[in-house]
Amino acid sequence: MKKKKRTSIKDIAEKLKVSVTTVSFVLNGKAKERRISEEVTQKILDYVEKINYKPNQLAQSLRTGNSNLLVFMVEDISNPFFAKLARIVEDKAYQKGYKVLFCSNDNDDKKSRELIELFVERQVDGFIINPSAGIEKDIVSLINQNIPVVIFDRYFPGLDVSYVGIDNESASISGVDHLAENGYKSIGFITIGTTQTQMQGRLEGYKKGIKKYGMPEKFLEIPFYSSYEAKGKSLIKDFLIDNPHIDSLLFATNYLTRIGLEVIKENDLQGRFGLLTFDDNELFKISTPAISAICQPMEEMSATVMDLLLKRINYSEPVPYTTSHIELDTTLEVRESTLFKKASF
Amino acid sequence: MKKKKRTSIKDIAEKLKVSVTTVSFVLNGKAKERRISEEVTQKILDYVEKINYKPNQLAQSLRTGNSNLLVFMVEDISNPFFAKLARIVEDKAYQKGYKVLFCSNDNDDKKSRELIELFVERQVDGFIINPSAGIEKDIVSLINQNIPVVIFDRYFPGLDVSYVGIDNESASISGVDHLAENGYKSIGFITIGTTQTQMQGRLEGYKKGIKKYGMPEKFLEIPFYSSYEAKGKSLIKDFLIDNPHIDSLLFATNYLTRIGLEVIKENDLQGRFGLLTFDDNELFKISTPAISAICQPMEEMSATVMDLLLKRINYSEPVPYTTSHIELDTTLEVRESTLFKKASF
DNA sequence: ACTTAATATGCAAATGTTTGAATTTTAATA
DNA sequence: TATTAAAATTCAAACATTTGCATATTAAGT
Repeated sequence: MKKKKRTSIKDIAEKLKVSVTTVSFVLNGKAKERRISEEVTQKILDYVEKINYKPNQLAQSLRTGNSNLLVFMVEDISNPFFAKLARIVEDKAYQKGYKVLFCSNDNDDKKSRELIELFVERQVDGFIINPSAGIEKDIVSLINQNIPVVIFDRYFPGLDVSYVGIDNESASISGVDHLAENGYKSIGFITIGTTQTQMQGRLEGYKKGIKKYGMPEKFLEIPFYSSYEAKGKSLIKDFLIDNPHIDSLLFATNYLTRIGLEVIKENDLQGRFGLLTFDDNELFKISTPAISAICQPMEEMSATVMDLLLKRINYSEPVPYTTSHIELDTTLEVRESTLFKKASF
Repeated sequence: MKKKKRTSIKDIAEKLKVSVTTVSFVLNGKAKERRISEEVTQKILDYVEKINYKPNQLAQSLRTGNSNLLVFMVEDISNPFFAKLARIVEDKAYQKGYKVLFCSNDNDDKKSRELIELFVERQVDGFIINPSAGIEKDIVSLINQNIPVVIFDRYFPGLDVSYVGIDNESASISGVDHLAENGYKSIGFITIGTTQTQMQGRLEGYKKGIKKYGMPEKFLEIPFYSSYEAKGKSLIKDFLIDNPHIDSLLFATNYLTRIGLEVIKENDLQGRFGLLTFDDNELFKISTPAISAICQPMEEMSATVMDLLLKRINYSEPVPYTTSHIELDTTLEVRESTLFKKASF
């Protein structure tokens, strides 16, 4: 079924008996510069207004090489952390005249690669990527093609590319500090088995924190992030059984917190553990007990990401990638789940 | 900063000393049909493979009129309900070779209109829209331009356009039934003040359900969905104070449930109400008490939406819009929050 | 009246494809 | 050795823009 033919700049030119060029100049605000007479300019503007003409962006992009499209690629757009970021990025981009294509890469290299390739073909103006572990080469390839890219949440050590994240190690340490200060004596850490920097940083921080207090180092690395929720739950359960002395848990990400809480609920362990999680969720505030969280600065993070990306898009000279490895501060949202121990002392 | 020039079909043609046309035919699998010799075909295929050439989608779209892009427009992409749907739609579209542009309209007519216009200019192949109240005309305009569109969650009475949603009235009624069956005697309903069909349906259902049991009709309509969270909370608080006999609450959407739970928690009212919510959230399962929910069939809903849209995109004859007003069944996820009354009897 | 310069506008190429129609090449037939 | 048909390939227009360069018009100065 055919779509109706849309009016083009050519139609306008014919109708007004001027050239396509003239119309184009007027439309692009170059009337003065290109000395189009006030009279003709007004005529064109009026007509365009009247028929509500909008230029075809595809043709524009083809000609100019810019699409005003940005890509925001994350692990899973339905993860509240990413959904929230997506929303903020969307708004910021919109203000600058950009639209955003969201996509989920499932933390899968192949899918990431396909998506990147596909969007490159579409001549998007820039990428914001939450990269899966094995796409370092693809990021490099983007850089070599001079396509602006910013990565966030995790980075590739030794690769000079704009990056925005948090200081995961310090964040973990401050989490351990907080638990220790509230009377917890044995802190378990539940994370995901991956070499990715953000998780390694959190684990390192945990280890350092623990050492400071001379506590036993007890952590669980769950092999796969995705899908195997049931597997994750049984691992957590075993971990808790095997380590009965543990009195508090630090979760490395909100997904783990969710399944951890399920385990606790299903096994009637409520109240037995101090609970602290990375990444906030609006519902943590109203859980019982309300869950304390190490919060990433969502607003600031998206602002910084957009800022770096737009710099890279707009500057005519290459911005050295080396200069932009940015780590933002986290905040600790203290709620009930880490306070009851002290309260009961 | 200039992007590197990408290789085009013309470069290939020159390199292999054949015409652009020939290359195009081979690339589009029309070699046989257009009688390109096996030899030439192979030569082209090999070379294309070797240099990893990918056609410029913009140019393709410009020529063919299709972009393989779909738009998924919702109120707020960071709302878990929409984020989840987005994810499923994304996957389904991806399987069919489409990419999805997500965007949030904030339930604002002006923003909706701007977005629609903008994407029309980009020649997207279809729209999936969660429409704000005042964009009926814009939907009609899409239909008139023969641009495929499917709306969901809410519809415009009297407007023949593909729609997928749930039977909101029945869903509310079954919610009331469930509460009544579990011993609750006075059910309050908290909703949003809007004329939109989904909310009206839920309210209607509540009223009918209540009447069936001869219970008092007590509902609260919160004026604005967006932003005014503080206002919403104080309204809910007042509502609870003014109606001390209420022993259970039915929330019309997950956003309201969230702020309702905040009110309950902040005012130490835990355990006083049976709680039932429209729209599930993974964390409701692990709340204390776990929150019962009226669940929309997310998978089925996105499947149906995609199905209707693709039909409309692919059929060469216009599909009558009249035939496709689809209402799916909800399910009741019974959890602790609606059971304790009975248990305590 | 004749050059000069400023002013106003348009030509045509370029972006990278697709595709109906035309052309060239090859092979078969008379 | 023409003639014809089939096979293989290419031409050129079309999609809707942008933009360097060229041209046409007018006014001013001598």
